[in-house]
Amino acid sequence: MEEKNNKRKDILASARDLFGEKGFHNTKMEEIALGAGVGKGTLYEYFKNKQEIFDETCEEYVKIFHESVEEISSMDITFKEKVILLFREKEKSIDKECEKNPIDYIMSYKGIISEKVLKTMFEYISDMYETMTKIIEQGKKEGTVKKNISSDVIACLIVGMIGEYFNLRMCKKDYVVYGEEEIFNLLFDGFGVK
Amino acid sequence: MEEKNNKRKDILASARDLFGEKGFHNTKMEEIALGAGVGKGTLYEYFKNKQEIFDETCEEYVKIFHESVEEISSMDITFKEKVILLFREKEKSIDKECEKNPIDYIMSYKGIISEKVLKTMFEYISDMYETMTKIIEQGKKEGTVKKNISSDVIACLIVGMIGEYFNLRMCKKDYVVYGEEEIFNLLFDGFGVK
Amino acid sequence: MEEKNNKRKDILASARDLFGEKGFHNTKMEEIALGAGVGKGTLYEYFKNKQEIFDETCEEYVKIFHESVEEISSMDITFKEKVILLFREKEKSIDKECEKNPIDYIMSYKGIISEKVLKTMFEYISDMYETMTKIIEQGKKEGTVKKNISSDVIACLIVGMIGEYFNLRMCKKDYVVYGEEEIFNLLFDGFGVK
Amino acid sequence: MEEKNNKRKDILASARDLFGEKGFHNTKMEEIALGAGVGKGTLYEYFKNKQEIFDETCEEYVKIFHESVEEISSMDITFKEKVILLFREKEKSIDKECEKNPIDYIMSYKGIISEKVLKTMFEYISDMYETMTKIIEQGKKEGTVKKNISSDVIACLIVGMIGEYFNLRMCKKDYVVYGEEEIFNLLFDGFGVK
DNA sequence: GATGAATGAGTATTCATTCAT
DNA sequence: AATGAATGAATACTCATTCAT
Repeated sequence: MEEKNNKRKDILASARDLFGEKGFHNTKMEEIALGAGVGKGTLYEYFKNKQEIFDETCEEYVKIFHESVEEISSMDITFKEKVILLFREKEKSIDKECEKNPIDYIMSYKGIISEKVLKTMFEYISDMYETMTKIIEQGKKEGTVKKNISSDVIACLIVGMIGEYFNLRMCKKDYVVYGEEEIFNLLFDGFGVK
Repeated sequence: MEEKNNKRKDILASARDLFGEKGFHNTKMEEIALGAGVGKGTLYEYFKNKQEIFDETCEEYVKIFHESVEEISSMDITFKEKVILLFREKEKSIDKECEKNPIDYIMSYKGIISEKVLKTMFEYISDMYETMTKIIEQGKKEGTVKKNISSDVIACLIVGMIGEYFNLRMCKKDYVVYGEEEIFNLLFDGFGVK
Repeated sequence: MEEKNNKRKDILASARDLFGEKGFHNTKMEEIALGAGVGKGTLYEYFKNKQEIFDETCEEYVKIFHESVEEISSMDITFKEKVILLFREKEKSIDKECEKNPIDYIMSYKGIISEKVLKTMFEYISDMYETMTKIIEQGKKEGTVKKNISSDVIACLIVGMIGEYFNLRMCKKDYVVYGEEEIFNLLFDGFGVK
Repeated sequence: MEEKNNKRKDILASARDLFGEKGFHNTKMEEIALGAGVGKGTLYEYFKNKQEIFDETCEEYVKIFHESVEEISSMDITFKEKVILLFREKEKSIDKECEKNPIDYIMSYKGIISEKVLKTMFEYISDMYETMTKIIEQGKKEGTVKKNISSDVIACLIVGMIGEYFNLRMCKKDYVVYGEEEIFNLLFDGFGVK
């Protein structure tokens, strides 16, 4: 059973890497098997078919996202420090493979992700936003975040800004890298002149 | 010539719809032909192969994005009004089909988009950011935008916020819709307490 | 009508070249049209389909062979001189395109040449052998050819030797070229020691 | 391994039959599979593509030719007996399927046989002529073949005569069949009157 | 008569899945 | 449980033929 779980995990890890790198249709079952160090037939011992493997990597993808936010949320640090950590977490994920943010991940697999799994994924994302909301509520309690703005919208601002910042960096080669402090200040004070 | 261009356009329109809806690999040439109201062989009169059709829809995708920003940029209205228009433009595009933002569109087709086309697309995105920058410079001139923050980063903030706002709305069914005014204020003033 | 016949001939000439060079299936109707300097549709004004064009080039192919033998046969020269001319004629045909001898031409298109045309071609070849026989009869009359050997078999000897001689030359790069005189002597005297 | 080689051989046998009967382009992969008693996909387990199957049947074709000559050459019989055997061997091959002589086989597939395989085939033919030469040298040693004629040219005479004899027989229905003895005498003594 | 844009039947090839070992 | 040889459904693409101009 121990063994079995290991093989299962190896298969999922191999699949996650390959789907991330080449997409669903360009990833062959044989490659997944090869990457997992098992035979092609073995994949079907642990999963019903290719779709099932894919579905599981999808769920896992958003789950990991959610967990990393959850983890940050539960830390015993200030609101501002948490925002900075979210920023760093995103940076790390890019160095790995998960360049897409969850929603776009879903979008890019429209027609591939099964309805059932999609629902699960949306739930995870909702949960993640819930957690983001908690972080922002902490800021409000600490007195650093305005109380009269919905935490949801603030979450949007933070998540969107962070995501787009890294998007831009990917696109413009000569992009000047800004420090976390400056970005946080922008989020905090806005760009408007009083 | 007129005629010919029409068929070409019909094919591209059909392809754009189908690729958008089902992705590259799940879209069959026969379906594209059917959707365009032409025979299968006709596709190959106008395009070398499936990839070439796809490439062209990709270029067009970012081109349209770029043009809509360009158009807003050139209008004779205030900075704030332009930001609001960007917001509305995004909303319209979602009602159509272009749910993905350009970068994520690219990401989701990693391994499918040809190198050459990818370059073109990145250029369009860079151009779009350039245009965004111009809009922000206008704000600085008008005295409504802080001069000591890089226009690039402000562009990130605006684009990211707008994108993520609609992402969230897609994900959370019970999401309370906020007005443009409130969102603009958030961007303008930040969420921080002075 | 004059015009029409010219176009017909242009098409056949183009087809003959291309079929000879690339075979039936690798020759496209468009190429034939291009080579003949006419539009694709025009081919169908003069021929029912590709097969009909091919059939006609086939008939023509053996017809030309037959005619060249016929021509040599009717010349006012000795038997030996006629054999030498046959040899030279074959050499010329190789420099052109018709590297295959008629029977092998037929063999190589088994399943492509229509039954009806095949019959015609076999008739031409029979006629050609008939003519060869006449040439040999002349030799017998002249007293240079043995009378007690069937002219048919002698025809085989001459045609086969000439054909194979050029086959070998095509295959062996370092092949020493022998003169017509020596080859004729071999045919005439055999290789046996009395 | 045994098994595997059997399937490979089955496929090649099926392909050889079909290519011989219908040519390259008229033979469908499905038919080859059917003839070999395997599934369509299995063809691709043993061969890269249709061309590779074809190439191998081509090589085999000339190889068999070469081997039969080689076998006759190595027998412990007189020169004359060997020539008679060559004649009979050709007759057998016609009853089978190999109606074309090797060079014409090659010619008939111009543009289909790959360059690499063509080279191999020419080598086999060269080898075959080499072997023919050895047979003729034996005749010279035995004192039955004239020493002052190149063995190459004599080989041409023998091969050409034999080939053409059967060509003629195929073409002329009413052809009188001559005995081996008469044909050998013709080769041996020529048709000329001293 | 002449044309070539439009067509779709026909085919090589791929790859997820099965199943005998 | 594990395997990979065997399979055939599915699909991009070609090219002979048609027909409106």
